[in-house]
Amino acid sequence: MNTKENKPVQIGELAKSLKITTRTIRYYEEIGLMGKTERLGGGTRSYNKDDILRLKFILKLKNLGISLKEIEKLSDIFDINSRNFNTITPKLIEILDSHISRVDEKMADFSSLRKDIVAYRIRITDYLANQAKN
Amino acid sequence: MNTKENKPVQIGELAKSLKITTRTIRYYEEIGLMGKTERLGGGTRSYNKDDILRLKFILKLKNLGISLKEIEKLSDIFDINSRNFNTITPKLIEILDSHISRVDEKMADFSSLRKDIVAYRIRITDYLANQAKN
DNA sequence: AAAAATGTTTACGTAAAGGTCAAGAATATT
DNA sequence: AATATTCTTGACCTTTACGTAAACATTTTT
Repeated sequence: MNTKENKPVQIGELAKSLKITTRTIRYYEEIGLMGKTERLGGGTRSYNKDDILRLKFILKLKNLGISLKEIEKLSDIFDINSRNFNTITPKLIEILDSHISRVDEKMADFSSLRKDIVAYRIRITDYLANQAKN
Repeated sequence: MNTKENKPVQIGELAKSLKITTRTIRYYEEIGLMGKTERLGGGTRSYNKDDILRLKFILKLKNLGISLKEIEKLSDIFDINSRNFNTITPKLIEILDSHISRVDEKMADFSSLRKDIVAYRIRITDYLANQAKN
């Protein structure tokens, strides 16, 4: 049973399912982030499974505050499937490694912020407790 | 010995020490993020320890991708030191709690991204290893 | 005292990431 | 066939977070 939904979709449906606007998707294509996708008879854009995966990946990164310009670099990862696999890969691993450590840094930053906030919260509640004792 | 550097500084020095521009500092004041600071004789801005702490906190949040508008809400935390401590505090704890969970969410997101990237990296190196065996 | 550095405000410029028409073509629905 | 949706490409508008320049005041250095 091939229940896997591998059917290509059009821009409107895709946008709705990802809760973004069609403008956003066209914009990503405009700046080269999405690459040219297939077009149907009248010129309508058609998105296949891979295109959708790519878009989802972009949104995931964007959600983490990574700029579209930076995503563009990272996003080349998805062009592996195209030719030049052997020549492209070393650079790719480099990019991946650098991004792994960047993510680690960000996580450390967040962790530190969390501590700050929690500590601050404790200070306040302590203060209030002492106030209560009068 | 009062070696604690509690001496107020001017905008240029402050900017340099935090590696931002004076424009940024003035802008934060412009949008109400920094609050009015003291002015010296000729109108020159003067920043004391508290001002600097506040600015550092702002930069910390900004570095994590939180928008200035959002920071503005959170930043009210620093107005505790002013009066109305008792009335302001419940709201404050609410804000803190909500931000703690937001930070937790972000950290989870990053953690998931990290997994994705690492997994991807492994897939590539494995592929290359198999290629090598020919 | 003159020059250089630092400060002030006001105001326009800019890049990023889309939003929002407009006008027309293609497809789907009734 | 007529209407309604959904698509297309432009083109201009908007917000955020400052950059940059102008014109002037103040402070510091020489």
